[in-house]
Amino acid sequence: MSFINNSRKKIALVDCNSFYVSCERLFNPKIRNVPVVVLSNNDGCVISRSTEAKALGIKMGEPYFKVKELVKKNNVQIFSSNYSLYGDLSRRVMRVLKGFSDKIEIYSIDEAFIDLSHIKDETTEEYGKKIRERVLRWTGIPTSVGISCTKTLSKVANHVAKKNKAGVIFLKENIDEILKNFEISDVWGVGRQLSKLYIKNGIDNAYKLKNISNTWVKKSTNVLGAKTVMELRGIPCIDLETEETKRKSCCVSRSFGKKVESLDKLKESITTHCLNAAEKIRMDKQTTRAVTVFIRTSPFDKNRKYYSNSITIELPVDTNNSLELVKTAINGLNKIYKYGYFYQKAGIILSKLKNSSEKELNLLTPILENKSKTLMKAIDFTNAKYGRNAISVAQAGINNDWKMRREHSSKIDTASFDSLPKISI
DNA sequence: TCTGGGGTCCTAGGACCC
DNA sequence: TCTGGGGTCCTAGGACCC
Repeated sequence: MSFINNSRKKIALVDCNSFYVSCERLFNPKIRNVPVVVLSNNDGCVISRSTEAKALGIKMGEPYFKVKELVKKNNVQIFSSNYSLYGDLSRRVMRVLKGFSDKIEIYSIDEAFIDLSHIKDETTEEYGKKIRERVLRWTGIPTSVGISCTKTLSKVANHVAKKNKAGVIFLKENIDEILKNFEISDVWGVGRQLSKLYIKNGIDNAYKLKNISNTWVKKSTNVLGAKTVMELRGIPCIDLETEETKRKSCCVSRSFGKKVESLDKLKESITTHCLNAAEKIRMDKQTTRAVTVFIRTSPFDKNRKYYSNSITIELPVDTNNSLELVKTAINGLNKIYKYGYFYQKAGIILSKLKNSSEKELNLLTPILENKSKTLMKAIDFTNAKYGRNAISVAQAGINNDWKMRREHSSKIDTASFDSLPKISI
């Protein structure tokens, strides 16, 4: 057993400001100082807002149709999401951050935790500023940096840094004062349900949560609830995960651009999603052992009856063969499809993923595998070269009128020279 | 008319076994 | 017809995150 001096531990959370909006702004200087909003797939909800858009009262996650008027009146710039652009810029930001420490956890597309325990207290804030400056200079993306002794507290610090002009907070002293003004629902790990529970018991800010009894929190919540409380006290319970791990499941799902009634159309979408999921796990050199198919009608439509169902089918052997997976998925779909409903969303989950090197021996494996491997490789290669779905299966359909809406796409492709900003002199 | 998508982890409860 | 106790493993569903 080792004794660690917790007070010396130092974790920074670097978080990109309004990340998707910042990405769009990078290629379009005209939208730098005006309200901008990025919409989710299908142009459904607001998922990224510039400060100007936030000031107008546009909320995170709000359905687009509800703010359409506000958007028009204030000339808010609207963008459909462009994930390949955001993913590419994310990788650039992370590459810069890796230059500051090997001990880094890429937590999401726009955030990373970095271990800064080796930096002296006196220079920590300066170091945070250096991180911000370099990321901005090298990638053009603005960030905020929160530093403290646990992940949960560095999240708190980051939250405060977002509102502070310098964009950096090292939270070491006066922690309690900040926690007293920190809303319970903003604490990392406290979602809707826990908020409700805490508020019902008079715990409405982070300071009160920090000071509740261990027995109460363990009894009323679970181990994660207890960990959050410990972390607010400055005792690290959630480790930095510096190893890149492969995913354990892979989900591809979409809402339809317009509601779908027919089994044939559902088959097309499930086939398309399944092909994409299969390609993803092949890219990661993984195989799957179980396929889940799910379909559902809109939970918001009060005039029609709601139907949601899913089925999981175990495969006899681990595979990443597209054709086999599609066949299995369609079998599943046939079992859960019900006539007479207006479907809003369909999807597929591949689970029990394994490294494709972890082979299970089976009599037929060698013969089948060689054939399928060659075919899958050919498909992946062709699609990479000539665009996604250049080769597909017939069942995926060609005129997919159920496909999602993307009416406001910036169509920026960082792999294409056409997207480079032009300078006129 | 129009409400995203993709993950992880935890727990309760059932199945099964001795 | 009566009918124990304890352990493990698995899964579905829920809660959380961005």
